[in-house]
Amino acid sequence: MPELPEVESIRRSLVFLQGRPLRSARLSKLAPVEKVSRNKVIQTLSDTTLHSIQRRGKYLLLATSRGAIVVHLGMTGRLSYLAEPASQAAAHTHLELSFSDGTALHYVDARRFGTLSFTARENGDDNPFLQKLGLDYDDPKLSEEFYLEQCRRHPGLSLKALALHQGVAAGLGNIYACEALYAAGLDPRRTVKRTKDERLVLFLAKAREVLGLGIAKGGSSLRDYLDGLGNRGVMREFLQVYDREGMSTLDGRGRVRRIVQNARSTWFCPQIQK
DNA sequence: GCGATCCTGGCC
DNA sequence: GGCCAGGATCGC
Repeated sequence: MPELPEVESIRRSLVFLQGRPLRSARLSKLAPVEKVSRNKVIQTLSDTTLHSIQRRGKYLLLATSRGAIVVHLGMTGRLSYLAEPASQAAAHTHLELSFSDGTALHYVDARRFGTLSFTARENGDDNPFLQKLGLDYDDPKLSEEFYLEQCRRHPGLSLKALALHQGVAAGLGNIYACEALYAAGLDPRRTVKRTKDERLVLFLAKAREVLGLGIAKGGSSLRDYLDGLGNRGVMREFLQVYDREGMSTLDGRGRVRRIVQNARSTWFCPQIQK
């Protein structure tokens, strides 16, 4: 579900929890814990303090003095703050963090496409998921030159597949990939090797723009997404092509078509995107 | 590089 | 009942 703007909006909605004392952590039977023991997850988050909440790509890191739990929200994952002590847990709650003051933070994921894993290190290079991530789109260290280098390692990919590749650069998902390709005027079916440097660099700039707007609008609430306090984002009202098959682009410059690439829908405007 | 696969739920 | 969904890993 959530892409960089949604995950960043969740992070921002929860920064007030930094420094709050943690009492205990509980996992559900079906909790999607990967590459680490359930005990490690619980120990990391019990009888300590939640030092920080950070984001890397679409991952959130819940850090304590013992390391960090790395949360991926998959398609339907949510982090939800409960201000009322002893609140009822929602269906599909897989991790319950209880703070000493009786408040709680729950990780909820119906489809369980998300993951909970662990890192002991600040940079996350001991975590198999974070290891594979490229630099964030919003990372100033992601220069045009470095981005081009990454692109050229995947000449056979379509631009849509390139956009979704988290190792090239991290943070785009289906919504913002479609939107950034539209903004850059690029046909999602075009391959990397048939795309000039200047057009790839334009895509990078547009991706940054679109993601920035997504953050400013609090993310796109389509079906499931809510931030950590249960608030919706309004980015949906600004999407030019996503989920607009048969309609005009939001700005009225052309008609939107839907195709399927790598088993995922792509919405684009053939008149604008070449 | 691509398709199948992991899951649940909502909508037609 | 079938199709679709803000994702990513895994095998060919």
